[in-house]
Amino acid sequence: MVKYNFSKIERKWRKYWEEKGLYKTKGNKKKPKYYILDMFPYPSGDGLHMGHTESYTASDIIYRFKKLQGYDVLHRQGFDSFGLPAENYAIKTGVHPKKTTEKNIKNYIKQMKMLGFGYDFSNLIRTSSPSYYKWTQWIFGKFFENGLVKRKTDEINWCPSCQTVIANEQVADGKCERCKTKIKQKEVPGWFFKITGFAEDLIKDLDKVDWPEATKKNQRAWIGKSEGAIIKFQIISKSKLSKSNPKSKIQKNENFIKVFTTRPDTLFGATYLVLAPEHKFVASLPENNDLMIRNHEDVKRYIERAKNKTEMERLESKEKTGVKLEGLVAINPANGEKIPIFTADYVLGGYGTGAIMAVPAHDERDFEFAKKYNLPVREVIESENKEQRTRNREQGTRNSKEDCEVYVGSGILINSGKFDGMDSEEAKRAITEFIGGKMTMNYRLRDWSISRQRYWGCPIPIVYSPEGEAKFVGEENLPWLLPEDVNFTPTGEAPLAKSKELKKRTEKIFGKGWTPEADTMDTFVDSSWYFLRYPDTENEKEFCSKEKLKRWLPVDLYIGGAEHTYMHLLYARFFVKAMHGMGLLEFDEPFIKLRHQGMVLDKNGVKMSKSKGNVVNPNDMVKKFGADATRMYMMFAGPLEEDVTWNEEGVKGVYRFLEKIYNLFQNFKFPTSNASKELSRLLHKTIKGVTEDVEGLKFNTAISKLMIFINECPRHKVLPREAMEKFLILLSPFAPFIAEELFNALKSSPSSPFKKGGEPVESIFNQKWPKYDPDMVKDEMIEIVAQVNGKVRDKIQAPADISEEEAKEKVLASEKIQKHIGGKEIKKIIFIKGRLVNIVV
RNA sequence: GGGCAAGUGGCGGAAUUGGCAUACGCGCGACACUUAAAAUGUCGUCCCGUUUUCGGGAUGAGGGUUCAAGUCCCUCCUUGCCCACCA
Repeated sequence: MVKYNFSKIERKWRKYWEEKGLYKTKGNKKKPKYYILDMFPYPSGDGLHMGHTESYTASDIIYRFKKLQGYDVLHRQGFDSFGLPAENYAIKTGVHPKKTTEKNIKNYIKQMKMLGFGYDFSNLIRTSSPSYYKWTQWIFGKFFENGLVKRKTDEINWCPSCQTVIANEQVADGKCERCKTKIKQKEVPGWFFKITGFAEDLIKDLDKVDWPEATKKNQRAWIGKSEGAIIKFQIISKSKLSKSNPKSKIQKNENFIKVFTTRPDTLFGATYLVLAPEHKFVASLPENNDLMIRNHEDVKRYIERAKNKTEMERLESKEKTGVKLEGLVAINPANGEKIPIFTADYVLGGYGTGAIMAVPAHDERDFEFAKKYNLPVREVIESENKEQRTRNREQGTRNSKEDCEVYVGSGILINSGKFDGMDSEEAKRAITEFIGGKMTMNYRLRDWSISRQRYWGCPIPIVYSPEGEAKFVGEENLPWLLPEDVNFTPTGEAPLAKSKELKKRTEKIFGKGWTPEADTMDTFVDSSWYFLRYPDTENEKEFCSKEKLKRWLPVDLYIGGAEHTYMHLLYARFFVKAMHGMGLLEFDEPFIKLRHQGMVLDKNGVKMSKSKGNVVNPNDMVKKFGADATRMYMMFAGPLEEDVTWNEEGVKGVYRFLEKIYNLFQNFKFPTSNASKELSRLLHKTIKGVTEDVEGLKFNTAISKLMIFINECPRHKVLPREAMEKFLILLSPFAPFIAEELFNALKSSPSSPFKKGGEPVESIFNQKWPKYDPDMVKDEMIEIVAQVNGKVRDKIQAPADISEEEAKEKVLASEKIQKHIGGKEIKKIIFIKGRLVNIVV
């Protein structure tokens, strides 16, 4: 037993690979291309975690596999290096984010090298470097010129702790996704990308890509397309109806509220209207001379409260609240009925028109509200189901306190005038047409708010004229540098506003009175296009040359966490579609194939987290077991897309496997003779199995096949050198260090590998992935399973190509089979070629 | 509340996609080597009864389709993840 000195071996090859520039993409156009992409990390102070280790190992395996198969492979890495943690650290310590970020990046690179990831480390991109963000700004400029960017003052999510605006997608449970602080609504001017204009394509084109179905489904749900109608309700003052009001003349037709509904077929059942507290109509009431609201103070108070609703209130009581707008009524356009109007926070300001027609008989939320405020419930849809119909018959408009069910399905119309008896699907169009409304598509997706009042981000390349007009700074002024003379302490005002240098720069270029935009961009902007930069990281004239875009994009395989389903993947797709529309790209989907890795759990199956103190550090594992064993265990522990339980006891298993290989190569001599038939068969089966498994990202079973091969080796007297070389190539994507070591040892010293100490001869990664011979993976003799009534009773050795007749004959000749037939009549005999014979009695 | 994924030995997990359930690995047991231990090697290891043989049962629970179900269909239970008043 020779000691497997992994640290010595790994150190040696790490150095050698770097010196030889093994991972530089050479760009051989004669070879087919393959672009494999990792989700680049944010360089945090904690360093690479096990989740990175897993997904980067997976992509590294694919990279090496494709390279060995003769592909020209692009496999780059970079850092999403703008962002809040570095800035927050700067606020605490005064250390500039640039410094901490660079320091963290160095650590990440060290760790990536340690794990043997085959990146070209000479040109890793950083989104925070001017040579990168110059192009982020350039793309912003293109969006600006093409009308895809708008400035809007809006009620927007404001995080009081981060002192910045955040996107809808970054709010979870009413809290800031980053710092868990309760989000407030605040009126802030800011820049938006018009992603909503792409909603339809973002849904439709999901059909073109090979992504996990769940991810596609979630994206569709997030975009949230629904077909419905916009219906106008006229609003009038109750007082104006009576003659007591002397001002009353003819009702003006200007006061309308538009509602969005997916169920215009239920219009006759709309017994009240509800406006979101944010709805502009409510705010405009005091100035409205036509409409006198009697309880304005109450309404104002309610709106204030809704705005500041605490987290606790939101979670614990789902009970609906609201206030009636006293003195006003709406006219139901279908039947002319006067119905009350409410404002209530169960209606969302940001969806549809921010107003709904309430149909309590056919909507659970409306029903709940109606019950609480004792509002009428009128059934207008009858289920086609008979039992339900008799139960519902003749109930008409009821008092909502009565116990009744809400029927949300489709059916036949009742209580709906001339539409009675019509099918509800048909009635949607008919009723909409009847009242002069129109059918529309509505999306849940909001425009993407990208302005952040933070320092450590990409400056928005906009300046304002003395008149306040926004202007793109122009290509010639890019990169529009992030100023250095800035105090990071958050005050609610954007830090860049305090930079004298930025103000001076702006006036110098554009003239006196011009002012710079002080907001920086959401970091999701930086990560929405980085994969377009990878093929051409050094290009100073273009974000990527046309030629290289054509050569490399779109990405063939993207591997990363499922947590990016909504934001990153959606935004990246939007960028590509927008750039495609401007003629900058020839393709319109960035990632052809996408796969997620699962989470890494501790040995008790609990998610690793700092607060639980159960985080496993890849550095420790590499120190203890080596990079090869660490990589291999991650892949062996289970399927890539499922969670991995990190159990050190389990790592021992792959460690022992590597040690076994190492020793096997010391103790045997490897003659150039031919392999025995049996060994050849095993080798070819292994080649086939491993190739297919790697292609399907089934690394766990690929490794088990490698193990089976090695387990069999001691049974063979002769292990020919060619077979063992092929084995090492199969092993190399998983355990690159040991494979390289043993391969070189084998090459350098034909009879006794280790006599000469295994000096580097040629890298295993410049070899060819072995091919299997289809004839060699088939066995000559096979075992036919013999069943009686589906139960295995015997196994019979037979030639692989045995005919149906022969197989049946052989099985019937078996004593065991005859015993189980027991003289009964044979009804049927099933024969599955090469597999089984089943006798049915 | 909705969506998605998953339930297979003591544990991580396999199963040619409907055809021998439990590959591979961990753990455990016995033996060998050793003064001893570790390491390593060999054999064994789903459960029950007979302990070579043989028979029965088992893939969360129950039902169905089929010659044949871990795999397909229906009902239910459990766990995890994501989204949650989207009209």
